[in-house]
Amino acid sequence: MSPSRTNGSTTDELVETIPEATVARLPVYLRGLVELADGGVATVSSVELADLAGVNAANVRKDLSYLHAHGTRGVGYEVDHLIGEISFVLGGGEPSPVVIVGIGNLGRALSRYDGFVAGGFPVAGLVDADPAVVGKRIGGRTVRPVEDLPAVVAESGCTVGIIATPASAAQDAADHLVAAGIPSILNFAPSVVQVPDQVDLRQVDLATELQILGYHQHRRVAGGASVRAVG
Amino acid sequence: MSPSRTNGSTTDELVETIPEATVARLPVYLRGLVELADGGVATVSSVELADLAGVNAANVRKDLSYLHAHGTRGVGYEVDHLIGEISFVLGGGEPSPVVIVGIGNLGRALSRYDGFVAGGFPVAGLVDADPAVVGKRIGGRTVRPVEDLPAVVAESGCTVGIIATPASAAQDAADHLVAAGIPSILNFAPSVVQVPDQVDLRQVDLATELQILGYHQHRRVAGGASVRAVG
DNA sequence: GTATGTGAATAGATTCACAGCT
DNA sequence: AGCTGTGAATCTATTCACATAC
Repeated sequence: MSPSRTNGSTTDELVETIPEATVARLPVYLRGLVELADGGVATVSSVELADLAGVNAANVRKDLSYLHAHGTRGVGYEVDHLIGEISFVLGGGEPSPVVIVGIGNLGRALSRYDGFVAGGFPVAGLVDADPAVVGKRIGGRTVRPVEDLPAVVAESGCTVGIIATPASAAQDAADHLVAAGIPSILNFAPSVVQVPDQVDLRQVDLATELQILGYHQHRRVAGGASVRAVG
Repeated sequence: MSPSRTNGSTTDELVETIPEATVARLPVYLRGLVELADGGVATVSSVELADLAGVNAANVRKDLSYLHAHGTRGVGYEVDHLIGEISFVLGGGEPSPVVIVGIGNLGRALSRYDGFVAGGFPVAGLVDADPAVVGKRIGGRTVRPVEDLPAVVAESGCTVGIIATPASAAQDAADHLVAAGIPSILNFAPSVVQVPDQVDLRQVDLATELQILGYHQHRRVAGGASVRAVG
């Protein structure tokens, strides 16, 4: 599900490795834990955390064991400590500023999305290839030309790029981000883009998500009969 | 990865079943195939399609075998035929109108997002719980109060609900959608919501995606040493 | 008694490798 | 010769079940 992975060199396995499926759940645990902490809760059991995250309790325990985040038998896990461990694993506590490429409807919405700032991903740059968009101000930031990407990255220290262009411009956007030295890219455009192995790329595809829902819905309504009628 | 699955009754297995991982790739194949068809290409090999989709060729062949979409040995698959098969599996060709709950930045952007219409998911309703937002017109549609959901669903025939509220309102939004009889929900709010078993729920979590990127980035930069320094 | 930590069992997905068809 | 279709092997993930610790 994560399209490109860093290709493991021979010495790689010395670094403690966490399964991809576990990494994908850690942010969900973190959210639940922060809520608990805000509510003044000091310890949490794997069953409670599993409930909050919507997963199996054994799964939670195994996931946390990869972090070496030990709990206390008969008691549970210390909420604050867990928050620290997970935050550290997910980026070392440092905020990672992001630059958004493509300031259309979606790009504008993303640039104002509070969840990014709260999660430690402040929007630090906006760029677009369209001269009609360049120069506009969105939420206190000026849209700059995509050619300025290296400068924007240098000034703001962005380490994450978000592609919010139409599909036809996505590969171009990715090329620009890679050329500017961005190591992590989140692609919202509905298109497969190619990046070098050392760049980490994730895809968020809204239409695809709806189509997956469509499959289940079709199955439920149509059942087996009409499916067979086609083959 | 798909949070809630319809609980399989005893007779369920008579219906031909397609692995979840395959279903998630079908929309990507479909996109590639439509591009090929637009370019006048009549047949495609598993290797070519795999390239377009960014996956392994054997994977493509196995995926297509679940659809009973047979190719011709020595030649490949017929593009038009494949498009028909995949479209049918992903919702039977019928468009599924969607209703968006929560018309903030994200909801507005989604309501204007072209990819939905193109993919067969026209936006047919907008609702919000905030009286200050209700009544506004967005792209030719009027935002209606969330209490009107049953009426909106009845009038427009919506079968998919999109939650674009803040996290704190997400469970409420889900409850409203379920009460209105919506069977498929896509949740953009950063929060785990509970729905009955028969409702299909998928989560799209922007901040989570960034945090996953953060994990890989941190690993790459920090390496093993500083990880160990904490334990 | 209660909840963790983890080996073993199970389930699911990917990839290989090659027989079989055109 | 070229490409599909698929069993077998492999890898990854989830869940169970229980010994272990508080």
